[in-house]
Amino acid sequence: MTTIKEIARLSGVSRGTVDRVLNNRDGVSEETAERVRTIAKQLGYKPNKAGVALAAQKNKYLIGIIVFSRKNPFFDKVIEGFLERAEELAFFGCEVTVKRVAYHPEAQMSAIEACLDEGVHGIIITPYNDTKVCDKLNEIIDKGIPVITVNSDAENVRRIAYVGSDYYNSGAAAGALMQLMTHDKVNIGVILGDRNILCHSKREAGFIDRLCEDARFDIVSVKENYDDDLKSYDIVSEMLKTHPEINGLYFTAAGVYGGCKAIQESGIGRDIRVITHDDVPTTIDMLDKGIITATICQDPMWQGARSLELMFNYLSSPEEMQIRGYYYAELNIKIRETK
Amino acid sequence: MTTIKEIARLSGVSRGTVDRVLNNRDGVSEETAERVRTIAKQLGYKPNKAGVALAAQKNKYLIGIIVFSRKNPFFDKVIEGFLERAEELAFFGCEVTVKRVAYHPEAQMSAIEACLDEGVHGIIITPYNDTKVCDKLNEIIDKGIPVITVNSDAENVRRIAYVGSDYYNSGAAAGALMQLMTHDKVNIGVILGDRNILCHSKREAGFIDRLCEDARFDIVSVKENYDDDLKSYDIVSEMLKTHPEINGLYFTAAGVYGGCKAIQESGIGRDIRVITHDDVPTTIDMLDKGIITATICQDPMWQGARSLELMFNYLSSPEEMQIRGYYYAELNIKIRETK
DNA sequence: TTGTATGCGTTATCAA
DNA sequence: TTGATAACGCATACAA
Repeated sequence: MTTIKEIARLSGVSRGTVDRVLNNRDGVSEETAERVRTIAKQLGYKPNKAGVALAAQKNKYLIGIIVFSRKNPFFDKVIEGFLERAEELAFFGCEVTVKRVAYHPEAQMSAIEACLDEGVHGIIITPYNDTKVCDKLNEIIDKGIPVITVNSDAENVRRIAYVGSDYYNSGAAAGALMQLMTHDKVNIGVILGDRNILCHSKREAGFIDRLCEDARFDIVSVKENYDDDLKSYDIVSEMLKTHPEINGLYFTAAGVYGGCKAIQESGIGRDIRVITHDDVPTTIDMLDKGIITATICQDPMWQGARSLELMFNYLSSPEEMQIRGYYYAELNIKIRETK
Repeated sequence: MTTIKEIARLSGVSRGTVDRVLNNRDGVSEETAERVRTIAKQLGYKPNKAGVALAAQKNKYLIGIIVFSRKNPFFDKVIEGFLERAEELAFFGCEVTVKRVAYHPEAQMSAIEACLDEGVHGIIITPYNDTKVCDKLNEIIDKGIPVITVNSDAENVRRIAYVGSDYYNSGAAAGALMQLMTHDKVNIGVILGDRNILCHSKREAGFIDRLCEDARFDIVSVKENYDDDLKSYDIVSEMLKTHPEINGLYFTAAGVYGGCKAIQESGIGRDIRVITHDDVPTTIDMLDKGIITATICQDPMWQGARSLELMFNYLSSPEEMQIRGYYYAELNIKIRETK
């Protein structure tokens, strides 16, 4: 392993000078700089990470993370991903502060304020789609605090990147799965989360666009459950009663457990294919019980880990980072036997 | 962050003594040791990784990795996993030497020898199931060199762990998927890799056990392709000709591309569900073309990363490691829309 | 423009 | 049984 010391010795200058050259600081004559660069390249110099880490220990970057509350267990896994990567990055001077807040613009606003008070250098957020929140985000971005959206994006916010799933595609995948797992005539009921949530309506579009092309399918009912299990229970009960012909159900978002309870009760004796998203514990339970046929997952741990990594890299060396606007999670289909 | 220095100051001893206590070296009076331990626990001391790394830089552990040759692209991803984790562990003194060898006992034997010559401290291997290889492995294990099997296990080898997929389960999952994606009467053809490979026959068993319970299914033909694309092409062509009733195919292992070529030619006009394993580029291609219905993946990158991590932890602190015998990969179903 | 000195946290060596 | 000190590779403040 070549070290700075070694390069200094071979090029006949001091370690300080080598450091200046290698880190593009000024105050070095072009002549010596050139010599040092040549030698460094010859030896294939790579900075030693442990050395860098040790020298940079004084917590350079604090990153604020804002996701939804503990009531939504999906984010448990996202946070696991954050924390796993945070531990790794800790010795490069990365610290995180995690806020889980209610699904409300106000709650998000004050979480953002709290982050600013703590002096964060960047914010990773699952934004509520509300103009006030979006304006606030653009405001802090203008102040020089970069923002990354995770799991759900926000339109017109100048975030440096979005990390999460491609919702239209995941809806289309659900549609394709429904095609593969059914035959003959299929009457579909769709249970949305909330039409005002960008990502939910994209899934709906992907699913419906896919099945529209196929004469086997009829979408006979579409309802919103507002991600609420109780509401979901009522809606699905009602739906199954009003439409005895329904033999396929698609849940675009949360409220899966309540809906499945309804299927257990009102769907007795009917053979209904049920496709959902994500694998929170209650969904796994319903997969086990045979109520859910398949669920499409979006690697929540990866979303947390990747977004933190991106933010940290962006903060520590923005110039040598080419960042894309979108980082899409892999989709992962699970059935009872692969859960 | 509490440091050794801090603990030393508070307990009124030197850093050296604290180090001795915390690392269970002897030469410290029980009295002071106890005091230091108490204070360390109070402060919640955690060794600083960057510090440990820097001090331990002199490549303590060399780990040999032996997997199958470049002809089998599945292992490309496994190796990616190895290298990714290797880079992380590099600054804790982990070095790896990777050998990709032919699917032969002799090739494996000499790869093992080569590793020993290089002075490896542990070996991670996808073993060929052959008594000579197994004996050799037990021999080096007796010499004190731990072995971990990855992707495929070996019976009667005293390896510390197996990291890979649960083949019986993945076969059963393939069976379940076949059930979900078909209706009415289904006549199945099964294309095995090689019956002598433990994992292949386990998949076969899982698949068949699953479908035996279901009167809808008949297994009408089972053939071996010895993981060879040309042989696979011939077998599938023949199979489709002899059994015009076949409408479901299951490939337990490699040779998928050759088999799919045969389906493209001999299966014209027939609606055949095809289920395979893994997502090597040629398989993705056939998924795209609509020949393969679904493929069940086994997270090859994870297999590489996890096995290396296990081995390194075992080497660096065997006493404080409780190791399980089996580490199973998550299964991940892919269809064209989620590839 | 360049060189020197110091510190980051841990481990290891030598001295007491 | 303990303490003092050097070393690991890098960054940086300060001196020349």
